[in-house]
Amino acid sequence: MVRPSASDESAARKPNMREAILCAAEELFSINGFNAVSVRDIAQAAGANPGSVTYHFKTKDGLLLEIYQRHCEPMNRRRSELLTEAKRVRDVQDRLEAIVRAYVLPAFSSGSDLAGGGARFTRLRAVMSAEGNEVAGRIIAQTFDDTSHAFIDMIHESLPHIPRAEIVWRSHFLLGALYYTLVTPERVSRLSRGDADGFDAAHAMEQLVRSTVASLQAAALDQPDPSRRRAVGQIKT
Amino acid sequence: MVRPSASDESAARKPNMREAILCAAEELFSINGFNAVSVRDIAQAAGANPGSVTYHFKTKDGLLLEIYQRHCEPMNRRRSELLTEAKRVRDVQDRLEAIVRAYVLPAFSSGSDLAGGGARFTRLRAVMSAEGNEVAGRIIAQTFDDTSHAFIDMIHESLPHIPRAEIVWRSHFLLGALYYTLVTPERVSRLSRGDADGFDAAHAMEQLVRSTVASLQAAALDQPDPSRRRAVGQIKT
DNA sequence: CCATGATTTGTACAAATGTACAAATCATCC
DNA sequence: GGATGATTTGTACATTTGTACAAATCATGG
Repeated sequence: MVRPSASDESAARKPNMREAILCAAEELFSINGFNAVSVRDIAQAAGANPGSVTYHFKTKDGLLLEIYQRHCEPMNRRRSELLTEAKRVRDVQDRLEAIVRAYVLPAFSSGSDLAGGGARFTRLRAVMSAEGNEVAGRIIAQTFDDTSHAFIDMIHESLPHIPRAEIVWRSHFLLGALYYTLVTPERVSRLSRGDADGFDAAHAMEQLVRSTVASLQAAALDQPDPSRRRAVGQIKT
Repeated sequence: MVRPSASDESAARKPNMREAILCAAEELFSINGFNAVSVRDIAQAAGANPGSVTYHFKTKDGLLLEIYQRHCEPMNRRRSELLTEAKRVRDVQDRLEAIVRAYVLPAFSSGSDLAGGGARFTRLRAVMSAEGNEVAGRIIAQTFDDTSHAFIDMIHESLPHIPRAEIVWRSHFLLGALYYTLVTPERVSRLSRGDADGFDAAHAMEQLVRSTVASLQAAALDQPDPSRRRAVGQIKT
């Protein structure tokens, strides 16, 4: 029984054009980049008039800003929750895996109810990062760095013998791998000749977690590699 | 729009204008992306007239095409050479490292005499990939897939117990990490609070090689993880 | 039913874009 | 020195761009 009089529940029912524009812009930006998409493209995809975009978001940059502000907070909160859970895991290896999962999972599927999940927004971040978008760069640095530091510090606690700087490198590689997987999934399908599905986000995440946990545990660069012990011969550097 | 900084005067007395245009375009595209750079930006950076760009390369796409054709062949040849050398390495771990190095090294510093090295071109590829550039995508698929397959197959020979599809995933992550490192090196410096220099390409490469070799040796997803027996990194032949 | 504020529409405009092309300049060989 | 072909220059043009703004439409409370 729908009661039209109640003004409280109006949020879900309205065909909100503002939302449609945000959604269309997110989709188009994440595929084609910021510069290749015009305001008219967005308006058309959202079934709106170009003027509406100006009305709701003032400028094209403002639209991008709104997209970021919409996603950043929920995504980081979800990461913090998972990170706190991961902290309680006893076994070192299990804990490492939980930490990495806490970082990666919200990037693939957002914990919020925003349609399309976090994967699209993460792909958007990847593209903006590659394009050197200033608006995005500013937000990212001031919004994600805290989470990144928490993530790095927590790994460092689990792997105290590895210099923090090297953990930074490896977690940087993780983010790059994550971005690239979302940007060009078809390459995985192609190179595996169909044996792997690059578009299978869940499987991609499992592969990424497994791969990253292993790389994190590698010996530090300035330390001798323990696994080399069996090869008593020469060691090239 | 493009940042007015950079080195505009570098090509003041260039005898070969075609080369100067190529070089300027490569630089600008790799920083700002394809769509954000106008033909006039390129011409100004090269100290040329906008009409010259049309004369030498017909269209903007033609210019990008020429950049790719200029770099792809030398880079892949260098990779093949290094891969052939890597094949002769006896020790499995050393061979893996040599293979990864053969893949990564030409991407950081091109073996050819082209000024600026391969890093700039690799960053260009990263940005074009993120933007979903069609011209670039077509060339990449038909030029680099052979090398990628050779790379993957060679790793698979050294790690026969890991399904080829999983090696595809991991080498895909490698490329993503490589791209991202070249795209946003300042993030490494920032997150490491100065302990690491993201712009130090040589060191980045060492970190990437170490990290990747470890991730490649991780147990496959459908297999039980041997490292859970607490013995770190000990792998029997 | 009308008043009022929020939204949507249509249109306009200056700036920037890729490309075309004729004229001007240059290099090189007879 | 003059001819010839390659290159550079300057300019023009049709589109597309982001944004502005007045008019039209809508929603809603009195």
